[in-house]
Amino acid sequence: MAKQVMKSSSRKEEGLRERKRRETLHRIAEQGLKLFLTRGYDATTLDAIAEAAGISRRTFFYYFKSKEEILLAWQDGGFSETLRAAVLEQTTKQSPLDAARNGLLELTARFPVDYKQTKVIERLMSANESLRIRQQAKYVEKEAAVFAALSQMWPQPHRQAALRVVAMMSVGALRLAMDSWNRDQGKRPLAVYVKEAFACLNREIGAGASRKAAGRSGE
Amino acid sequence: MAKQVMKSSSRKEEGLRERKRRETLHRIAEQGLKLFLTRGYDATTLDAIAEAAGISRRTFFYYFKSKEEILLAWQDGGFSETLRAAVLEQTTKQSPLDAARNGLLELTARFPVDYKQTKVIERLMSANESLRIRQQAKYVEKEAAVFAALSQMWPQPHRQAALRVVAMMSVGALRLAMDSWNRDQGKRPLAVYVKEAFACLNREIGAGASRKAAGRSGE
DNA sequence: TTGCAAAATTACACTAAGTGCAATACGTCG
DNA sequence: CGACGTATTGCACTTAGTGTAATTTTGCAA
Repeated sequence: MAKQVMKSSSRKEEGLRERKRRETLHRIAEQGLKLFLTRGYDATTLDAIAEAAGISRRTFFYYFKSKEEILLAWQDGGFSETLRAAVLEQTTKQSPLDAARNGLLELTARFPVDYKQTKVIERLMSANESLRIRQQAKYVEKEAAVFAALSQMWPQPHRQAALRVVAMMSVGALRLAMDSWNRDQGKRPLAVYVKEAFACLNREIGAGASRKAAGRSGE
Repeated sequence: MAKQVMKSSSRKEEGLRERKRRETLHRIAEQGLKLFLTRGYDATTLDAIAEAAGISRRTFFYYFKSKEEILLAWQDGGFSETLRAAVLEQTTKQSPLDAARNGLLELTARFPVDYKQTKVIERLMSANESLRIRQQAKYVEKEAAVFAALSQMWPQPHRQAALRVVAMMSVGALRLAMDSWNRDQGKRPLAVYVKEAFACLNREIGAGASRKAAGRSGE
């Protein structure tokens, strides 16, 4: 009863309203996932989810923009933001590619992703066309996040194109790493695959003794 | 009036049925695009498209799996297949990356993509969330096509991981090239941007004097 | 406590994509 | 012609998602 002095300007107190909101959000996500796992994604209607979560169908859309978002929220809890921060923490003494690589590596090493948790989502997503596609789109977001970080670290305009390439390669490596990780059923920690992918990347570029333009198609 | 002798057994004669089918398909795509351009994608209903194409709504789904497919058909007319073929035509004397690069380069150089044509589709696609996402997914297809070609050229199992990386980088380069091309309003031919992207790629890897693992996080 | 404003929740009605089904029209070929 | 398979259609139905307006809940201050 003594805290109402600072009212809305207090920064970290979240209040009852926000707590309820978070609870409801979580309940929807929880029940949604549960239903997806038992009945399958397509066979689960929003009506069913709403009922299981104890809300009306209309209210669902107050919390999620679409049915797909339930799974996306599970799969990718603001990873792009974290990624951006991880890259930004790197020193600019190294090359942009190394900065991206090490940021990615530290992130995956520090928060070892639980395979069993991931696998469940993975299975659901890969069984559905539009979900698979949405999943891919998330990598574009990640790429943008990495590029944003790199661009902040090396703001020179003439470097931007190169940084885009670096972001593309880094996130591409992450994607391939996750593919391998999934193919291996999560045998080894994700970070290992990331490291491998980057090593492979370095190897493949230097290789072939093709410094300038190889083949025909000269300019 | 004298050509109906050879009927169906002749390999390339397509007959009335097939011709009608192709015509209808084209008519739907044509009218669909026209309506999208005038009224906008979302505001154009399938009823409107069907009516404009002189078919029933139900018949539309006999030709296209979804509304989105109309635009996808315009944008990407079996490009993945062509890409795969172009890479396969390359010699295995060069490195996989160079093979992918040169295949891509020859393809974009030989069939110079008309910017004005592309731009129209581009604008429509980028104005719509789900279309943008579907567009991204097309790159995954392309990546698979390049990988398939490379994998056929270098079938050794221990190389597959590297080939995936190469496919990822190559198609990534293509994507960035198309982005630049769009950003530049198609000033220079697409092939130029592709070449630049690959050059950038080579440059960024060698750079930084970071041969092995830079930064901390080393093993 | 009361009252007010904003946020949350809901009901209702509506649009539009996409599917299943069964009937009908049409092209192909014997 | 006549039969077979493909194309076309109408109809009914499901479901995601939106607009709107009414209603309830919550935060806060007088």
